Amino acid sequence: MSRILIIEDEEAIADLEKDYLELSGFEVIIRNDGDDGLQIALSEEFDLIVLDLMLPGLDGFEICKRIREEKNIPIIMVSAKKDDIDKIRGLGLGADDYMTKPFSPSELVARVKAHMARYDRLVGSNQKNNDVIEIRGIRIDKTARRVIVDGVEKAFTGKEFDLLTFLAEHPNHVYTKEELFREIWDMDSIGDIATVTVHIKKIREKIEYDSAKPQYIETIWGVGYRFKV
Amino acid sequence: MSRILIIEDEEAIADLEKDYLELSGFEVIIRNDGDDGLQIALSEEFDLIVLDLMLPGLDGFEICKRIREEKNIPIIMVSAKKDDIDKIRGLGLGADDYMTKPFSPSELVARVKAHMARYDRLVGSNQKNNDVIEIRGIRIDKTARRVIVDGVEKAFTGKEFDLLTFLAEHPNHVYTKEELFREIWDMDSIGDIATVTVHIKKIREKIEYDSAKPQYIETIWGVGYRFKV
DNA sequence: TTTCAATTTATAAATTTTTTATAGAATCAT
DNA sequence: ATGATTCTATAAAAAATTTATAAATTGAAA
Repeated sequence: MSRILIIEDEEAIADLEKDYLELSGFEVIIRNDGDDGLQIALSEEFDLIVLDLMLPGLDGFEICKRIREEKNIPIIMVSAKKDDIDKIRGLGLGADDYMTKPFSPSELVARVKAHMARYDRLVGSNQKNNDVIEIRGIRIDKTARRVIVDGVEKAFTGKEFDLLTFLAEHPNHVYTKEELFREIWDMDSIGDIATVTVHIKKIREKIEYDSAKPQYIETIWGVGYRFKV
Repeated sequence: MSRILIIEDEEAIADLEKDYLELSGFEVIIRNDGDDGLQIALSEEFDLIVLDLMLPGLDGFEICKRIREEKNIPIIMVSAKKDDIDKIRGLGLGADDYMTKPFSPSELVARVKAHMARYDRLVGSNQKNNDVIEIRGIRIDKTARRVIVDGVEKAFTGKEFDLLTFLAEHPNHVYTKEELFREIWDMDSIGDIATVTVHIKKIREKIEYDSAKPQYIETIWGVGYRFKV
């Protein structure tokens, strides 16, 4: 479940926001002044922060700046004054969105959802879910060691799976056969680089529609291979 | 330099936006209808898209959806009707921002900058080993071994890529053909210097607008070549 | 200044070399 | 004994190099 931090001194507003967000399935924590807000924002993990500009203690400007120095999570800044919004926008503090009070709670919910979806889209896909890699029509389940191509499971042998997984985990990066060999095979194993070529061929037979025109694993002539994304 | 695509049928507005964005150092491409806009958005590389909702051809909804299926770049949606903005926000098409016409061009510039900064913050940071050389319209991605000229990827062979990269990494420095040969080819390989000339020609065919009047790789008569910056 | 030869670079095409794809045999491990 | 892995030989593809010729530039002589 996603956790949201609301830093807002007007308790009635904070509670209203909390109610709506909880109805949408979020876990909500409220802090009523700037110092407490910053402290918990830095010490605990949240997925999004709703930050009022006018606060007792540290103000919203400062809190936003300090959070940004350490974290990339989405911040929605809220203010009663339209002028302040324009001002902070210009400051480039790194807030992700700005709302002018009063606003409807459902608009807040919509924006929260949109920001979390974007964050997942940009960061979550690359950084988090380490057990399942999904690129275009291919799904690689690392813990189950299964590969599903356009909905059909294909049988992969050990080395084939390791090689495909390594390439897919580093999309677009070109690796030489030597690098791939060192990466997948035992460091000290003295073997022929040609085995990499053969494994690439085997993988292509399973994932490519036309092995002669590979859509996934591209040959970089004179260099090596890369997983195209 | 960052490239921005504006998909907008009112030419006066598009031109105004373009002027302001160019003053801020962006490269701007305009398309006046939905079909052209989607086509170029998918086939070339941009850093951000400003997308009008009401368009001849495909409408903004559809374009946004289709771009999102393939790319994560920031999209700012623009509409004359406040109601439409609320509507698309609810649809969750994956746009990154929404602006209601009329808006000031400087507000657009501010938002563009903010979105690009965030995109870099989120994506640029986790895509490590991001060594990219960027000079005027040319982007060279060393790990992916890809070259993008004015937003269009060009296929480079091994030696061509190495030679271009070396020159671009040492802009303005004049190298003789002998020096380039020693640098790119194996030290001891005894070969004809003429192959350098031929490779320069091949590279120029791919990056120069007019190969007879090269803008990037300049011939220094009687001496060698240099990458002009 | 003009002209012409010498030199250098550009270009296109032919040739050679290098690299990869592929199939099948041999080997290895379970 | 079976299937995975590695090795080998050959075919195919791609790139690098060479060669021949054209075009451009320079410098010297008329």
